[in-house]
Amino acid sequence: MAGTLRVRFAPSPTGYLHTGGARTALFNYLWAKGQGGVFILRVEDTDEERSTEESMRAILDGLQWLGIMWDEGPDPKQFGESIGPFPPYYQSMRRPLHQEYMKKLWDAGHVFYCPATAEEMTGPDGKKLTFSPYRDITREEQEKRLAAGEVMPVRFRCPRDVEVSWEDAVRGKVTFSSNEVGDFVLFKGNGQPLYNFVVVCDDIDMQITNVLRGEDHISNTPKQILLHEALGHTPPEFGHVPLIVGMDRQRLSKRHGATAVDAYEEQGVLPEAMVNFLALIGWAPGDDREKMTLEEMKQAFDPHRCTKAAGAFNPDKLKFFNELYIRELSPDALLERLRRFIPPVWLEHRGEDYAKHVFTLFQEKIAYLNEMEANAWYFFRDPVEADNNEKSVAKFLTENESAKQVLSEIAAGMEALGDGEWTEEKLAPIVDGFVESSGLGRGKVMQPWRVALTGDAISPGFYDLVVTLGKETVLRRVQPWIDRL
RNA sequence: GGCCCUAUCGUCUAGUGGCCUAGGACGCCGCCCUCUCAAGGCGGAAACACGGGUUCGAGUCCCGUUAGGGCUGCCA
Repeated sequence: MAGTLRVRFAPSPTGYLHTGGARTALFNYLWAKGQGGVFILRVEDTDEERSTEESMRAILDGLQWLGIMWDEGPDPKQFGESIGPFPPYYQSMRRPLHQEYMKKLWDAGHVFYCPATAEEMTGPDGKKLTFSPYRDITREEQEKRLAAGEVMPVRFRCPRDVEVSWEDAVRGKVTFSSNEVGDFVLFKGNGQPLYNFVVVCDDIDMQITNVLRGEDHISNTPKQILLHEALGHTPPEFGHVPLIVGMDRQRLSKRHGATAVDAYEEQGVLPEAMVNFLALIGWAPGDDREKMTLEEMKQAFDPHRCTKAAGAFNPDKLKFFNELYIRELSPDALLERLRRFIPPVWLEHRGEDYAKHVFTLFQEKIAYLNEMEANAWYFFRDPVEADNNEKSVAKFLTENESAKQVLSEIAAGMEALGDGEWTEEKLAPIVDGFVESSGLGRGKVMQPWRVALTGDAISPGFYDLVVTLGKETVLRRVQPWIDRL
């Protein structure tokens, strides 16, 4: 393979970064980086009405969050600025180049101003004509109409009866008849260039060697190949990855839950989990590995190993990967990832080390970072009546014969513990002693305590709970129950 | 409708003519562990869409059927 691999991700900023786009970007990134190539980001904002700066921001942020950083493209720090040898990387700012290529096509006779009305482009069967009735209009006629101020789109004069085919990197040979392509529009009547034209200009100018994109672009490919050839250029190699669908095999939509990656970020999905999960829809390394770092994926990625059938977005599997990645975070890393998901006062309550320790207690219990707050709150404030789970309180405290004794006898034992003795080693004999003397099971003993301390019957291990909370807090929370029962 | 693409457990996938009695993962079910909830360990159910070929031999190649999807814009 001669030369450097140059690939691009070319989103149009008309919405957020959705999962399909993120995966396409990821595949391009993995491929380029694994081959020592260049990953380019180009903003396809040719449609001025639909493109927004806000959307572009969201896409840039999304890619950066995922760790998919581009070598050439928009400057993430300065909107409108570009980084790389072929600026600008905003399509709307590349009009001079597009005009230049337009002139080449015009001079070579590959395009024509088409005066056809909508009616004239419609056949007797009511369907759109593929070839314009004006495709053989003379140059003089076009210039005359232009001079008269007539508004006309520019069309590509598509050759008839030509077979257009390419060796698709993921699908193998794909063939179209040029008769299916037709005289497509390059410039709108108002002079605005259209996607299929600018993409070719820019790919040539940016020296793109390989195009890996969604399957929805397959039918654009013959148009682009024809254009490359008309411009005297060898087309890049193309590859089309299948779409991501919902579990019901329908196109991904709001019904399937979040489609935008920022929604997953807000839910507390780790970017490394998201990337790992996304990479496995439509691609597999070939061995049984599933959990992989970005680095491992770069080494293994090859578009020829991509699947040809659409893959379903399985939320359960994303959840699984997120649990996996959360579990392997160090206490410090866990705290950092959690910062935006917890009340800031938690870190001041007893300091960051305390909070850090508390979080590790829940590390194997949560699937998403945003679940921490609802789980760990009682380590940062005493439960009040409204926090209590009525059923748990009834079962283990108010309607439990032995509750008062369980709480008071053990509390008495705890009370006797001196400074530095608030450890599992010192506490366990007290609990064990009571379990033995009372003949009650450990569950019968620990559950009332758990409810008294947290308001519910679910918490980390008994000793983790008691030791972490500390003597003062534990006794403060239990005393009201001893008095009340 | 036309054109193009696709088809292995519920889902993501391995599989490129004999290594397949079809492997892994998620999910699901059962058991173990156990102070709750989880986690963890062990085990289990679960697929080559259908019909024709080609071949000594087909999940793997060819054709058809069926079923999905994409495109069919002076959107990208």
